[in-house]
Amino acid sequence: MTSPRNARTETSATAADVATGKAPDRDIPEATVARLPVYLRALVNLSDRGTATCSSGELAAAAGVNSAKLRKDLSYLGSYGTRGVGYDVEYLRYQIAREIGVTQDWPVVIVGIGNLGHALANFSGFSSRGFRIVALLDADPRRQGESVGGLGIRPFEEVEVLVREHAVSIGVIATPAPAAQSVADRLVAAGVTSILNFAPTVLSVPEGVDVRKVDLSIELQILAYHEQRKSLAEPAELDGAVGA
Amino acid sequence: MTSPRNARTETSATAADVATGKAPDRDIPEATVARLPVYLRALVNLSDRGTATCSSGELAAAAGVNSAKLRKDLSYLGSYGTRGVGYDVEYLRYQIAREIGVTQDWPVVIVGIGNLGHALANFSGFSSRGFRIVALLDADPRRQGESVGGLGIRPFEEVEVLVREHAVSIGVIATPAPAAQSVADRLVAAGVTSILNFAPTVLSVPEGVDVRKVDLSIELQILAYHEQRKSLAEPAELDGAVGA
DNA sequence: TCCGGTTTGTTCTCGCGTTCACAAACTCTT
DNA sequence: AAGAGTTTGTGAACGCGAGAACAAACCGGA
Repeated sequence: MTSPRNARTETSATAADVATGKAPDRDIPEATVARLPVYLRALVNLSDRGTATCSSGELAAAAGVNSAKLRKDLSYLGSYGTRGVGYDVEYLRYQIAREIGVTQDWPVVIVGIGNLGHALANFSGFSSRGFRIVALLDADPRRQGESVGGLGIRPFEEVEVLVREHAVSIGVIATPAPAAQSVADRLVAAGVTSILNFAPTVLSVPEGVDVRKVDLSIELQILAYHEQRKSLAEPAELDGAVGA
Repeated sequence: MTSPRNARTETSATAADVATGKAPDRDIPEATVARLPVYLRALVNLSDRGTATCSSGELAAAAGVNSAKLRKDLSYLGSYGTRGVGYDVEYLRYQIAREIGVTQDWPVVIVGIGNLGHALANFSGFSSRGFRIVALLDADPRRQGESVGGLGIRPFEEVEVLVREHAVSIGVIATPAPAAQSVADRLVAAGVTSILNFAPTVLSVPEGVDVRKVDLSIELQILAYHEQRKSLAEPAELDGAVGA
C-alpha cells in the first residue's frame, strides 16, 4: 500500500495532509491515544478476515468499547469515514498506524534478561508492530553471551554505544526493582526518552522523558479488591464467616 | 469528625466496623483503588527501612503522587492518620492491605505456560503479596508434566477440578490470542470471577466477572506516539519550516 | 494551661472524559 | 430525481477525578 488514499473527500483535511502524512490535529486526548492501538488491532483482525469496510458499531464491538466513544476518538484524527457507509478498513488502519507512529520502525533495547526479559525478547507482538529489538542488556556476566531470540545478551556497560549506534529512543526495563532507577538514569543519559518499566518501583526521570509502568502484582491486587467486595456483598457460599 | 459519609445507607456501616476493626465505606473510587497497591508497596519499603511514622508528603513522594491526592485517597478508607504527626507506617500498611484484600491468601491459576507464563510462574511479586499460584495449566501435551517454580504443568482439561478444589476465583491468561476467549469462557464456567488477561485480545465475559488487561505492545505503541510527537516538534523549533 | 508549629481531613473549583442525541451526508431504490 | 434508510461527526450535558486551599486537630515547650 504505497498510496492508500482510496476515496477521500475534499471536505475537511487538506490535500497536503494526506500527501505528506501530516496529522491534522495536534492535540489528541491521552485517553484516546491509549485506545488507538486497540482500534488498530481490531482493524488488522478485520483486514485479515477480508473485511473491506466496517461501521463504527462493528469496530467498536471488536475493540470492546462504546460506538459513540469510538467515533469521537476517530474524529480527533480526522474525518476518515463515510456517512451512511462506514470506514474503509485498510484506509483507517493506515491512518491510525501513521498517527500512532508504527508505520516506521522503532528500535528498542531491553534491559534485564531474567524470566520476564526472556519472555519480552521472544514476544512476537513487538516485532510485528513496528518495534525492533536491537539489543538485550544485562549486568550479570553469567547471562552475557547467551542468545535469546537470535540476539545475544550484551553487558549493560555497552548501553551508551548501542543506544547511539541504533538511534534508540525507547527502552524497556525488566530488571529487579533495586536496579531499575539506576538503569533508567543511565538509559536517559544515553539518549533514551521513553521507558517501559516492568520493575515494581517508582521511577523518577527528567522532564521530557515518558515512562509507562506495567506492574503485574498491582493488577492482581486491584482484582483482589473487587473480588473481596463480591464475596462480602454476596456471602452465598460461606455462611457468616465474618470477623477475624 | 462525625462520619456522615455519603448518607446513603440507613444501615450504618458500624456493624462490620466493630468486627473487623474499622471496616470502611462502600464506595472507593476506581482511581483510588488503582493507587492503593502503590501506597502499600511504598509503606512496605518504609517499614523494611525501619521507618515508624511518615507524613503524607513523604509517602506521596515514595509513591510518586501528589500529597493532596494521597490524603484524599486515604480519606476514603477512614481517618488513619494523626494531625500534626502523620501516619503510623505499620498501622496504615495493615489497613490498606486489609482494604485491598491481601491480608488473606488468594489462590490463582495461570493458563498458558509459554515464555510469559514461565515468567509469571516464577514471579516472586505474586507470592509475596498474598497470591498463591495453585496450578499451571496448558493445553499443549508437550508442556504438561514439566515443572516450573516447583509446580507441575497440568492439562487444561483439569481446570474445573482444580478451580473447585482450591476455591480459585482469580485466573491469569497467558495464552496466544486465539485461545484466550475460549479459555476465559471455561475459567468463568468453572467459577473464576476475576481474570488478568495478557493475551492481546478483547475478552467478553458475563456480568459480574472482572477482567483486567495487560497488553505489552499497546504500552509500547503509546510510547511511540509520544516519541513521534517529540521528534516532530523538536527539529521544527530550531529552524522554522524545514522543507520536505 | 496556653501557644505556636505541624499535619491531616475535607471542601471547593476546574478540567477532562464519557455519553447522549441529532443534524449532516451518503447510498440505494423507485 | 427524490425519498427512505443508514451512518458519521459533533455539540452539549453530565459525572468523575485532580489539585489548591483551609479549618480542625494534635504535639511539644514554657
